[in-house]
Amino acid sequence: MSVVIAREKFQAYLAQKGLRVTNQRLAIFDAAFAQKEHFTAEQLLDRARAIDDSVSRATVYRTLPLMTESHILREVDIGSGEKFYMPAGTGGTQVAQVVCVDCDKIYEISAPFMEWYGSTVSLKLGLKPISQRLQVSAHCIAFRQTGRCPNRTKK
Amino acid sequence: MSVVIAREKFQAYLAQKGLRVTNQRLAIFDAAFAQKEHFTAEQLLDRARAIDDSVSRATVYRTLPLMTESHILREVDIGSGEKFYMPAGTGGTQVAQVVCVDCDKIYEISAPFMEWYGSTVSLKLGLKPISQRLQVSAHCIAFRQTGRCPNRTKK
DNA sequence: CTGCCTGCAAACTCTTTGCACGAAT
DNA sequence: ATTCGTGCAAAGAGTTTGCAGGCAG
Repeated sequence: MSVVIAREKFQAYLAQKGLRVTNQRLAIFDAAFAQKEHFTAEQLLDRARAIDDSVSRATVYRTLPLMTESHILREVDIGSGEKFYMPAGTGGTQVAQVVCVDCDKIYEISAPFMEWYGSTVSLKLGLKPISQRLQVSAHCIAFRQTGRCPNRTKK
Repeated sequence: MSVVIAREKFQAYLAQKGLRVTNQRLAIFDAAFAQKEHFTAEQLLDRARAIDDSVSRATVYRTLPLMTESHILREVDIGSGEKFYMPAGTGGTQVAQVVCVDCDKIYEISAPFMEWYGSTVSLKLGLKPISQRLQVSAHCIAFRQTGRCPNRTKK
């Protein structure tokens, strides 16, 4: 999904909800779509402030749900305390994450069967599926070679 | 895995680490293995205190990692702020969770293919797989019928 | 007497919220 | 005017940690 289309989608969502397109929201949007990797709320705040230094932490946290609800951003929870976000691709929710447990780097992989599996399993239980997440934890290449991740920042 | 075997495993783990088998740790162990459903740290504290009222929250939080590291307990993170735990079955990590987004009830389902998938994907990236989690979010039966979960405690 | 264990309370991290001011319609 | 949006600071939830005393080997 291109930035242009995402911006349209976002603005359409805001309009539909009777919400306003403010400078702060746009700054946060632009900051999010300038990222190439996964990012946290805090990182997003920094980037957004570089665009518009009036952006506050509260507004970032209030805007993130708007962006995920409008499906222009995907939330990735790897169970590490903080949540990660990234621009949603065109692939919907059919993405699995492979996480290096040493440096927390997140690789993403298309996994279309997940949707099929989610439906199958849900229906078997009599449930109505909404979404599914598949996450693999692993040691990265560098770890295998040197016993340590180059990116590693953890204790 | 029976309680008896789990207790052996736990004590062996403690011994191997040069840690002591204290009354508090045993109370927490017993409380954990008396549970039929998933439980939180806070719930475990309550149950453990019913067995030995000297158990503190700190000790519960210090003991939980010992029990997961010795593989007698499984940690389940459904991205809801708090973590859930349950006695580990014999199935290893080959279990998927189906979570009702309305009442947070967690269903578990055997999913042996996950392990295969985790390996395949990791190796393709040059990583060494450790574990994998598959989680499906869904609306439960009651929700479909009444628009509301019977267990629902959320706002 | 050395070192692991403990409870308590304070600290910490990430996120949410109440409030009063400000801006858009 | 009315409604929505904002920053700030405080609150909140869940978890971790420093400390001084206790208990075990």
